[in-house]
Amino acid sequence: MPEAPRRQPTLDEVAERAGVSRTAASRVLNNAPHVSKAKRDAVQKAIRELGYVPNATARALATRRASAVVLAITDDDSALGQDTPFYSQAIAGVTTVLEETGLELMLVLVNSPRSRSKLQDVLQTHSAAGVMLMGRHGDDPLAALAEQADMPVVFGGRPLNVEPHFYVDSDNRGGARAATEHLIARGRSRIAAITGPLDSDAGLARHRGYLDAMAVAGLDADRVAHGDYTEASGTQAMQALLNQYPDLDAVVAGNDTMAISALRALTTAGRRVPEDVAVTGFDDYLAARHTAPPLTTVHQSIQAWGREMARMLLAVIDGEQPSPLILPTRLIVRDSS
Amino acid sequence: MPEAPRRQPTLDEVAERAGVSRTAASRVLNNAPHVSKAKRDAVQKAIRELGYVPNATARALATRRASAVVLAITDDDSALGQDTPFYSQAIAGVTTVLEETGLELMLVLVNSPRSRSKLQDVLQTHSAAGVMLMGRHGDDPLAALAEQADMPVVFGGRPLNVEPHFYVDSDNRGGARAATEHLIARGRSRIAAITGPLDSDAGLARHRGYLDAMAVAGLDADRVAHGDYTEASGTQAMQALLNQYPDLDAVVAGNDTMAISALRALTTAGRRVPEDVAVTGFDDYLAARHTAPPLTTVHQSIQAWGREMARMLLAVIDGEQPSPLILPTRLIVRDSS
DNA sequence: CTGAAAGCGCTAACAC
DNA sequence: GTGTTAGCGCTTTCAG
Repeated sequence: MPEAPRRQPTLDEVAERAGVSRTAASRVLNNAPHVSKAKRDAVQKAIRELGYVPNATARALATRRASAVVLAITDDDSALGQDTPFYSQAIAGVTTVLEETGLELMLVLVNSPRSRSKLQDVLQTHSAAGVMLMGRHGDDPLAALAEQADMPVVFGGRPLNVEPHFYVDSDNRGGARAATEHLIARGRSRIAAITGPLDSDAGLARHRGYLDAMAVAGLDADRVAHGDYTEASGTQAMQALLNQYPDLDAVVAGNDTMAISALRALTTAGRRVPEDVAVTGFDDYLAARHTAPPLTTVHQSIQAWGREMARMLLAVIDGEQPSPLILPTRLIVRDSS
Repeated sequence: MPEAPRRQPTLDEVAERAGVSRTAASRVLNNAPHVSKAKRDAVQKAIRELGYVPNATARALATRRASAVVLAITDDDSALGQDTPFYSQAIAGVTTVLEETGLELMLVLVNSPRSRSKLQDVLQTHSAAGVMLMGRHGDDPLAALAEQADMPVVFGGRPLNVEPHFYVDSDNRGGARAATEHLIARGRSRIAAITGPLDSDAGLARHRGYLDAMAVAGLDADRVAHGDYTEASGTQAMQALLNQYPDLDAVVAGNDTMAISALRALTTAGRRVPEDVAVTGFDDYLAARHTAPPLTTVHQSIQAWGREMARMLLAVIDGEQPSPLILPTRLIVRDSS
């Protein structure tokens, strides 16, 4: 048997081989009606024999419908490069759902003028079937642009400058509140907070959760320092708190990274955790399980985030109007509190 | 000013507006020769005024050249979903390089029959400009298929069943050897190893590095247990080693995750780290800095991996024949050794 | 330097 | 049911 020609077979070749018109072949391919069983079988046989795979590009051009969705991750300086599994978990969730649909996943890291304008092009030219936008939006104009764009867009997390129609978010407020309540229940009362960036919805919400719990308990919620999710900021915030409020007996941090560095700062300052000061984090990264002592923290499933974002996008693409989704968080109590 | 029509402008419209032929417009777009300066300017002006963005799909169809490369991540059960930043770092590196080229990034998680056949289709139909393949290849037939595919393919890490032309890898052997030598230099002699999966090149290479160092020092390298990079396997391996070789005074683990659980197993068994037993890991995840005691480990820059993979792929796409690249690793000494 | 014409591979009316 | 006819928006010979 001679080598088959290297070129990919086209639909015309399939049709010819099956002895039918290209139209019929096309119909079979998209299992459209108006094809006799006989032809249908013949075409399918030909497809199999030729190893035919439809050309997605040609199809996209003809149907004016893109075969890919984009996942855009906006973050100041590529938090994707950070040492956290956040985005890869989201990606895993997204692909899980997309896999069943035949849609491709295009990844765009929005961290440069160039990538920004690329995303804008997508939004403007509708060169994708839909867009998922995640990352710390803050009041990024891109978020507003995306929301206005006349195409399916879902948000992961909420931007501050627009109220998106479709989004998935974690119950940040509830999670932070639960952590704070837990501390209160354990008898702490001089509870400090190390917040994340307050120019993002998640940062704000987490801080509000803390305020909620403190207010309900009638406790003083003034012991506050601000960080930006980095280790350095956590250390610094903890030191500042220790200086200003040496009497504090607990601290709820806006994420695990800051909680971990706070833990160290406390130890360095001679405070015992949790005897003298209890600490809670947020996110439940792997590292949280391995600190000394292990960190009490608020768990959220980022993979579920990704999954739900993708599902929601598919629904929007199908013309539905899904409601926003707030994913639950769960307090994981370990020895640091 | 009335609303502009919603539809995206086409090249014909640009041409018309500029008062030139579509051919000329196309030439300007691809800055091809044979266009007078006057026309060139007119076209560029029209492009700007109309906000024209070329339709990538149409272009791809006409040129029979794809505008995207795929990053395929093969892993038994979606290690992407694991709690490690590995893949997101690689992705960050890849996008950094791709950004400058106008190529899109398609992500394929190869963890199901469906996604496997999807990747095969890409390989067969050349529906992408190139493919980067990373993950634990072992002797995955897909690796062989990819290497044979008549299109640009570069590997991240080396498969066992084929010798790829183009790949990027870490100096696993050198790293493991350095860690072991460090232990030896510190006076340890009854050094055990917890290996990663030995059906992957990285796992093997790391184990060989250990053997190298032990051989050179004339030490006995029999204290070996096997793991699969998971916490559970690390714990189990450590316990087995402790049973079989209660005299061990150090252990080099195949990755940080196993090292961390070994650390715990040791502590639980009443051994002090590093006084009684020293421990080293591999990878240098965030968690390694926060264990008690902090973990001595071998650092590798996964982002560099991604970057170099992308660069290499671009070279291959351009018809070059780049040499394989072995990225250096670096021993990070912390308190666990 | 210039433009007309012929597709890339597929789908979508529209008649039969 | 069936096939014919036009394109989707862009590039690329190929004559001028």
